[in-house]
Amino acid sequence: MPELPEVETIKKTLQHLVTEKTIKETDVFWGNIIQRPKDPEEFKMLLKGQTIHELKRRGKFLLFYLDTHVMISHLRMEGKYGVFQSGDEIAKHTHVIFRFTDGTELRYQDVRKFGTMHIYPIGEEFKGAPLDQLGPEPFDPLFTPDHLYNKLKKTSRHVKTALLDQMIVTGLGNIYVDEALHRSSIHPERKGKDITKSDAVRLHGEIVSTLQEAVEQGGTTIRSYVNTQGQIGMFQQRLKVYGRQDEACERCGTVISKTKVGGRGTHFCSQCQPE
DNA sequence: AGATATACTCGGCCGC
DNA sequence: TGCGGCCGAGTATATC
Repeated sequence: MPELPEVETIKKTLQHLVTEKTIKETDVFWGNIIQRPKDPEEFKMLLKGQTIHELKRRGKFLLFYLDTHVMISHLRMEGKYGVFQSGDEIAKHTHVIFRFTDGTELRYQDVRKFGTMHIYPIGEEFKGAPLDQLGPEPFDPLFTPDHLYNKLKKTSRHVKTALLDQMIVTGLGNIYVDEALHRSSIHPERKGKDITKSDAVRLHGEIVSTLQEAVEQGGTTIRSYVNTQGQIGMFQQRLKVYGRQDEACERCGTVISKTKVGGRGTHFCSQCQPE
């Protein structure tokens, strides 16, 4: 499930492969992925003849800047991009193909079909869904310990649930939330309003450093996630709790627990992260 | 009315 | 082999 570090890795890899390519035609095999404009035919028309100039990332969203419009893509759980030659065999679960004038193609593959694509005119991309409600980027100066503390103290939700709320800070998903809470020694089910100022300071620092490290490592490989060059993220081996239920905590030796918090699988150390 | 909870999208995978 | 239930990101909708 691509979170901020995975999307950042995909952006860095993909931008070298598609920048300055011109879209000749777009094929959409599963229309529900196209959210704006609603009609996939209109979506295809908007892209026709446009050249990709720049890729950006906002939270977990990938943004393709074209001549006059922006295509905003969310990979959700298992979305993947790959660049192919037009004659290459089309892999299973390929739902959208952007065919370039040079004979290469950018293909979007997504087993779960959960991914989304939106198109906005450049300049309007932050005025509507899905980007208009997002909170600060973790690496933005706006994301401060005070910002985090002030948001958390207003909610009775579990701290883990609050951190997954993209309006508080954007880019965290299930993996990095569990890791950042473990590094901060905070139990995922503590209530937002019970997080002290010093907890918030520590948590803020660990969120930033966990994501920073993960970006440097090229993300985490989970199940079938592979970046567009077929490489594997290296953060996997640095995970301390995610997917390590029933193993010993590296810090204290206690067996890592797996429970559910807010309906999400949650990994933590009951010794290092007391209630 | 704002905060919180639930429904919804989907197919691979698990257990029976 | 067949089938119901589970999983999950983020938005839309329902409920408190």
